[in-house]
Amino acid sequence: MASEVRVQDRAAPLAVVRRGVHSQSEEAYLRIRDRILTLDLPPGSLVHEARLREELAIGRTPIREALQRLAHEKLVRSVPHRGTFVTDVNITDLARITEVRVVLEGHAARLAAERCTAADRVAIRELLASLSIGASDQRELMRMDQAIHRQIYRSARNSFLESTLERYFNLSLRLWYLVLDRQVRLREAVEEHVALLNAILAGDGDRAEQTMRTHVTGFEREIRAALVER
Amino acid sequence: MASEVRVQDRAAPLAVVRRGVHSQSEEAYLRIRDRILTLDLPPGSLVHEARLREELAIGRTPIREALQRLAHEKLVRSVPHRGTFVTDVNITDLARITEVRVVLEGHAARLAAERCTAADRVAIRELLASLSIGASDQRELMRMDQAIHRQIYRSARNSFLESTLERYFNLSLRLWYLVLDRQVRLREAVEEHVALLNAILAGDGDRAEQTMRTHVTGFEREIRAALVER
DNA sequence: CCCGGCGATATGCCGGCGATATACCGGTCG
DNA sequence: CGACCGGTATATCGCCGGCATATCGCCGGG
Repeated sequence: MASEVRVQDRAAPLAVVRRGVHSQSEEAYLRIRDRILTLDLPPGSLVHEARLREELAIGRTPIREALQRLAHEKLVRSVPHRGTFVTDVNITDLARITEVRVVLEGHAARLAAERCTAADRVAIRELLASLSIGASDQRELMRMDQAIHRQIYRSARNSFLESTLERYFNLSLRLWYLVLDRQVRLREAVEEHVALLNAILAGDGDRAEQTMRTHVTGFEREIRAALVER
Repeated sequence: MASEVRVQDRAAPLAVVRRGVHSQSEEAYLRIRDRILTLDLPPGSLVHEARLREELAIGRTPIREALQRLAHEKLVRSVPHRGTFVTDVNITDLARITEVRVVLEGHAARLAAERCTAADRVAIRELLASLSIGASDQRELMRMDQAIHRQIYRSARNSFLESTLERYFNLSLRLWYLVLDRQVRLREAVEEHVALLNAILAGDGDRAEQTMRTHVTGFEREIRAALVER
């Protein structure tokens, strides 16, 4: 153990050493994506590349790459020589996204139930513990929901499925932010989460899948109701 | 009509002006993707950016963008300052990909059965007609299979599902190319196609989904068998 | 035999150039 | 007088090639 070099010393040219290394493209992608999801960049708005460039204090290339990535994820739409716009939202897209999510999340829940390891079980029990405390506000609830779904994606042990679901989840997340002010009923959602996680812990794939499908479908119903009343 | 400038003169620096306009990025993406799928760039091999640059006679940016896109689709893996490699294939990935495809393609088939329009029906009948002729060689069969699946994606009337399935189909396509020399049994596949399309034409969602699931599962079994015997 | 420095290579990022599509605006015709 | 039309101005994009940097492989020295 002669070459004891602490990684923190040699890396970190600047300040941020969050978890792992972030290329500027990745950083730009995450930050712009967050702005879109949280509606800081509202649907339909023009994404001003030059403005982002000075706000994020980086060059054009990383931003270009981030926008392209977002375009492939259907979060922005790039019109040649017109500009890049945040994708608009509508009931139809909500339905289309949910259509896929119901099937995919359901299958992920089933796989998670069938495959989850001891480590997964520990993480899931922790999630259940946090759930029993209850969420103070809606944003806290969103974080919980996000953590639960991500855990299930991981437990499904399928990296393809995981990354696909991650993208669809983000699309849904934006819709949730859209109706954040409306107090959508979410007590049920919490209970569904508990039932869902318990089904996974019990290794009951059928029940996990069914519960997840109900959960996602119910989510759509709530969002849709809040959307149409706007 | 004073400014009569023929478009062919100013555009078309090279030769290919296929259908529609291709940006160089798109062109690079399609060509590199094709090379990967057809194993012209074999799994695990290093993707030499400079070589591609001179072979495609374009700059670095389009190639970079194409490679990033391929990386997000898990067709290449980019290791910082090491190089970009074509993603390796293994039985596990085949299983993981199929796992998602079974569910997604099945659902797409169901949706297609429920939603297909008159225009779709015409296209599907044409596909059935081509099928009755029969495929001469295996590559012809691949093209048929591809056309059928794409038609179903379109008929499902869900652009999100369509683009997701497109990506998974390409991942599977490469696996097919991998075992192309092995004469996998495919008579069944053709019959399945016929049954599948007929179920869709009949508007029988349940049967369409079930047939598609069988089809995709059977596909995996054949590929797997050919893969392990290598 | 092991270690440390050096060259080679590929990447991430940058800023600029030419091209292009839109918007605006003044002139002209109905 | 109003509407249309052609030309110009502008903003944005696609693409380019270069620079700085990080990593690996090699080779000579200890």
